[in-house]
Amino acid sequence: MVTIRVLLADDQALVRGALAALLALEHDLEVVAEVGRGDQVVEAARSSGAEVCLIDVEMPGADGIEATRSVRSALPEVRVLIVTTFGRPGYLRRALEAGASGFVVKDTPASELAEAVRRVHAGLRVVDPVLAAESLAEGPNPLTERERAVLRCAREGLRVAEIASRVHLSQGTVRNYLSSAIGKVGAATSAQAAQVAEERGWL
Amino acid sequence: MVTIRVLLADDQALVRGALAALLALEHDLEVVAEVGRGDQVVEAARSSGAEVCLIDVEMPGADGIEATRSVRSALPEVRVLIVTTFGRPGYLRRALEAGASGFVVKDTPASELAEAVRRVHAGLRVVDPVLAAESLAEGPNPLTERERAVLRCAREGLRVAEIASRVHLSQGTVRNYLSSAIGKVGAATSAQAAQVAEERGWL
DNA sequence: ACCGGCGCCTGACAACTGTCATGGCCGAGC
DNA sequence: GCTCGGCCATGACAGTTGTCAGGCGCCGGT
Repeated sequence: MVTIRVLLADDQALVRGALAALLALEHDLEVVAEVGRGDQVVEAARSSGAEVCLIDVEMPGADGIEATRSVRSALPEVRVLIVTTFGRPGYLRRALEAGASGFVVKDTPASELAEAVRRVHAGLRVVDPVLAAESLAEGPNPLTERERAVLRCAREGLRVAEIASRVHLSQGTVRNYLSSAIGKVGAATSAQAAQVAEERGWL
Repeated sequence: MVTIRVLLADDQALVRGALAALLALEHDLEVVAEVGRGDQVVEAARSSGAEVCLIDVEMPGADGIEATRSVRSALPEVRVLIVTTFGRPGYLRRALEAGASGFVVKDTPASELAEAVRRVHAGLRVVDPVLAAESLAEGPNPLTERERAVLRCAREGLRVAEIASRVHLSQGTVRNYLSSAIGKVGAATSAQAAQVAEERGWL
């Protein structure tokens, strides 16, 4: 019997180990590598000969989306299955654009994970149907690059003056971008706009 | 050989299942119950006869701290081991006050989890040493109940007027509490104060 | 060459926020 | 009883935000 070679990327060692234990219960899966940083995925995938990479979105080094892009460009025959805590529609969209074959949220039943890995390995797509619907309903990210930049700053609680100096724009311009972002996400303040944008995966 | 009966509480099914698989590798541990909500812990612990409860802090229904308190008061002989994603010093403090016997963050190595369960079962305390040091260095939560209430609202991006109506205070009073909270955490805006307080586990 | 759109900026205004000083009310401790 | 400390409130002030109406320069298309 041919086993599927799996790489695990998650920054939480406990979760990583636990997922490894879970997958090890399946006779046709073999965890051949584990990493805790996004920027170690490609190298580990290459040296271990992984066929499927299970990647968490939230990771230090490079986030799961970037890691996916790197894997797909360096090792096109390797499939990527994103596993994430947050079912943010924007993440799904970006993950698929980056070349992921599947997207699973962490509150799907454990029993389905192995099956998802098999499907992805077989060249199929695996996407959480609820999330797919939300993603469609919500439409694409309406924010421009600049709006996202100022919102990322606003999320940290920075004030306009600080944002302006960080992104090298005038205060007035920053306020204009914030204002238009507030309008687009339907918020009342920039802090709230940053929150909404974040939870939609638009940041 | 006597096995230790373990209950698992985590809202993410995948993580829960994975932890179960991990613990099942140990001959002396047996996962006798799994729940996904904080308010189901006591009942499940009682009916399954669990001896150690492994509880995540972030959960719907009742958070891990509340769940711990409930377990300790309903079933005093049951030990609680908190497992959490976020190593927030304030969480540690509150968990111990609520009666937890141990506190482990999710990026500890998987191999240590089983050992932590055994220690807790034996009546020992298990505490992440790094976190314990941080907790001591930071001191106790300096915020009053009211300050925490307004900060919890501010964290959602609400404006003073909205916070005032939600907590049934005048706008001026809300601003006073926000101002004093801003001073205590060393922030510049209420949004930032809310963030800092949250990441310290003070909210 | 002209036009429209876009990115960046300005200036002005009303609204909101953060700070401070102050005062009334109440329960705890001497 | 008196004072002290919390809690809640008010009013006033300077500073910051959110909004709007523009202006300038730079492309890409016609």
